[in-house]
This record gives sequence, structure tokens and C-alpha cells, in this order.
Amino acid sequence: MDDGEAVASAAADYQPLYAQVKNRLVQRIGSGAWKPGEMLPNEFQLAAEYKVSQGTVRKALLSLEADRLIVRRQGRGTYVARHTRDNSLFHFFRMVGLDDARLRPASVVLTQRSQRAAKLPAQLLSIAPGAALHAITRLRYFAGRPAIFERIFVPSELMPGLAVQPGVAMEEEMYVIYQERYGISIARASERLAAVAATAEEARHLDLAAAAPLLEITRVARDVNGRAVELRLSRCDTAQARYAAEVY
Amino acid sequence: MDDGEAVASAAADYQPLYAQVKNRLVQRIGSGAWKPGEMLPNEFQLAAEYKVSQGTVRKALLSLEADRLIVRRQGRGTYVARHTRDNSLFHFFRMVGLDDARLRPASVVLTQRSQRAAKLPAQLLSIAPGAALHAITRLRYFAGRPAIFERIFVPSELMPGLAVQPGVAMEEEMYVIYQERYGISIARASERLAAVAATAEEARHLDLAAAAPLLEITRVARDVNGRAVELRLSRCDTAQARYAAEVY
DNA sequence: GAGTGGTCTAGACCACGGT
DNA sequence: CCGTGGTCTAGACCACTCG
Repeated sequence: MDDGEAVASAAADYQPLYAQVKNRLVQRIGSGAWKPGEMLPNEFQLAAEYKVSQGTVRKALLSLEADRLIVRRQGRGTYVARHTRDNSLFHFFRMVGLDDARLRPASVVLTQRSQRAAKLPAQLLSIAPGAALHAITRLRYFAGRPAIFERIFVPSELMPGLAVQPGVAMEEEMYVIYQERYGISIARASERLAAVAATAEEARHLDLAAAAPLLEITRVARDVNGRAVELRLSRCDTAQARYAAEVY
Repeated sequence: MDDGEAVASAAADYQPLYAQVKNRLVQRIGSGAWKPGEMLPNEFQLAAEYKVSQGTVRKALLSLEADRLIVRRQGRGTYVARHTRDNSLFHFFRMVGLDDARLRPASVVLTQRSQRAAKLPAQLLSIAPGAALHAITRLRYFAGRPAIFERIFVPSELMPGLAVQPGVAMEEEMYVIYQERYGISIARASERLAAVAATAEEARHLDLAAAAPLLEITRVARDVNGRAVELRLSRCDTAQARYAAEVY
């Protein structure tokens, strides 16, 4: 072949057309060209714009839907996904009651302050040690009983001026706040679970005996581009609720 | 419309063609028409057989691949999925080292006996209380150190004569045994996690202080038809390893 | 009824794996 | 080289939503 070399060099970073279309759509959504809740052009319009067939656009859109960046409804259209209190909570909150019933925890902020990142949080958030962090502690309740003591760390650079009101029940999920105030959508999270003994402070907040066993969840949440946005350390009393996971 | 009623009654259990094809393929795989590791006919042959287009068969096969019932390889063909020690372990075993490294636990059976199902195991396995169960206890090690104390329950009816050798390191994963000896493939599992205090027996086996915090994993494993096949209660020392989950 | 996404078809060509 | 799955196209028709 005459063009063997051109083909070979092109093959290195080859992506199928639908993947290229998907990437361009991710870019546009990520850059805010369409805002959460807005409708995208239909499949034929996008196909015309990108000079591909409708079937190729379709494949890209189905993949975006699988990634939860968009929502598609037959007869309605395709929309940029939006975090709401209802669905945001249940994509990421995996605690269920002992009878497997879904739980809706109430949340009360205990403290909020700015601090410098220690080594471990810095590493998990992929930032420099000593970088500025928002640190929030809060308590979450099931049916009025304290159940989860939580520490949340967010790089100040990503969310300058982030503020929540201590002492009152939070109306919104943190992820809704990130999206609405800063345009940052949490797309996925990585969790590590361990069993630990409650510290004196935790036992006091959770109304447990000293050194009671707690389920510790270390979660790193990332946006659609894979950037670490939040580190959350949750310590859960599993007398009232358990962590649920489905494995395939 | 004249045929409004016919359409309406048909609509109740309407399934797209590709879903019907998928179901028929699940039936055939589940019934053992093709054994694990065997190659399926290619897309065009299946399309001819079911009198649909190749694209429709393709959609059914992609869905089966997503469900891990089959494995597809470009240039090779489509094969019925097979549990092997390597991949069986890592679909369902979610413990990772503190550095997120994959761990390969060694397993030693402590006891094996037959017993009648108590109320809770019976409920979780969807069998009658008092039905016969195989009960196996075993200890799993990371790097030679005991880390997980495990109780496994399997309905005797599903696996008559199930036997494993106590006291020596197990060569095979339980799920490989289920598939190879009884033709039962574990397709998915549901897990519930809690933090508990070690019992005296567990602390002794795991070489821990009395009442040390352990991560308890209650897993119900199901075959491709959704039938509960195994109940497993694992109690893990999370000083050496943590449970990893990715949330989307 | 107009517009959207969902299904289905038919056929072309490409990339990969083994002979 | 042949057979496999993977991509891409073009077009038809269906099902759903809403004004």
C-alpha cells in the first residue's frame, strides 16, 4: 500500500467515529454549552452538524446516557443530566435499612473551616500537600437518630467561598450544591470500606459506647473529566443501616 | 381502529425483537445447549435461525456480553462465559490491599457439615426453613496472615453431595466448583456490609483482640435465572485489606 | 399532527486472529 | 487468506409526548 505509513500513524490514536462524536459532546456539555436540564438537538440535527449518520450519533448518545451525562426520553428529547435532591442522593448513597428499605438521611453541619491539606487528603485528591481545603463535619440522622459522622474535604481552588450553614438541617445534597453553585457535576466515586472502633468524639456524637464498631467509608468523588473533587470520610453506625452493593 | 383491542392486549407483554432473541439465547445457554467455553454460531447464522437481521442478533449478543453470559472477541468468535480461578475471583471478590493492590487470598476449609436451614438463611436463600444445607466454614489468608473468617451455606438440593477437603489450601474458587461440578454459574450477588465486634471464636481464628471491629459481608449469590444459590457470611479484618466499590 | 427517541433491516467496509 | 466481530451508513416504521 502507498499510504501504509499514514494509516499506521493514524492507527495509534484511532477512535471510532461514535467515540469521537461522544468526546466532542462531552466537551460541549462539560464547557456548559448546554446547561443541566437543557435539551440537546435531536439525533438528525447532531448528525448533520458532525457530518455523520444518525445511527452514529445515536451510539454516542446511548453511551453518554450510560455514563449518566444525559437523560433520554422517548417522545420528549435528550437532556443534560441534572442532580436533584432525589436522584443525586441515591446514585451515591448506598446505605439501606435492615429491611433493605431506602433511607433518606437528614444532615446537620457541625463545623466548617478552611485548612491546609495534610498528606493523605492531598494524595487522595491529587493536590499539593498544604493546599487550601474546605473542611466540613456533619452528622446524618435516620429517623431522628444520629447514624453517620462525616468529614468532607473539598479543594478551595475548585469551589472558592463554599459555605454551608451550621446547626440547621441541610436542604440540599452536597452534590447538588457543587453543581448549582460551581457547575461541577459528580460523575463517579471510588469507595473503600473498613471496620474501625469509634473515637471518643464519634461515640459521643453517635450516642454509642466507646470503641463501638463503625463502618468507615472513604470516598473520593470525581467529575466527568475524572478530576477528584471531594474526599469524604464517613463513619456509620450499622446498627440501623447497612451498606448495600450489587456485584456483577 | 378496528384492532385496537388486539394491539392493546399484545402491548402488555410486548418485547422488542432483540429482547426476544436474547431471552431465547439465555434459555439455550442456561439449559446447557452450549457449554461454558464453547463457541456460539456467528451473528449471521443466528440471524438466519431466528429469522431476524444480523443487527438484531448483534444487539442481543451485546446485551448478553454486558450481562457477562458470553464473551466476544473480534476475529475469534462468541463464547459462553466460563468461570476460571482468575476471573471468577475478581468479579466477586472486592477486597483490596491498603495500597489498592489486588489480593489473592489463600483459603483453608475448617469444617463442613450438613444442617437444617435456620430462619434467616432460609429467608435469604428463598428456601423452606428446615431444608437441608451444606455449611462450610473456612479461613482466608492474605500473605500468610488470617484475614477473613467465612461461613458458606448452600442448599443441598441444588448441589447434592457437595464436598470440599478440610485442612488443606483450596485449589479452586467455590464458584468454579459450582460451575464445573453442578453446571451452576453465579451471575450476580447482592451484598450487605456492616461493622461488628469479633466473637471469641473469630478473634481466635483471626489472631485479634476480643471484640475487635470486623467488616461483615452478607452475600447472596444468584445464578443467571436469579435463583439464590449461596449465602456467604464473611467477617474481615480490615487492618490488612479494605472493601473496594466504584459508584456511578 | 408534528416531533422525538426506539426498533429493525440491509448492506458495505474495516480490524483482528488464526490458517 | 478466510471467517469473525466492529463500525458506519441509509432508510423505514413504531411508540411516546405534547400542544
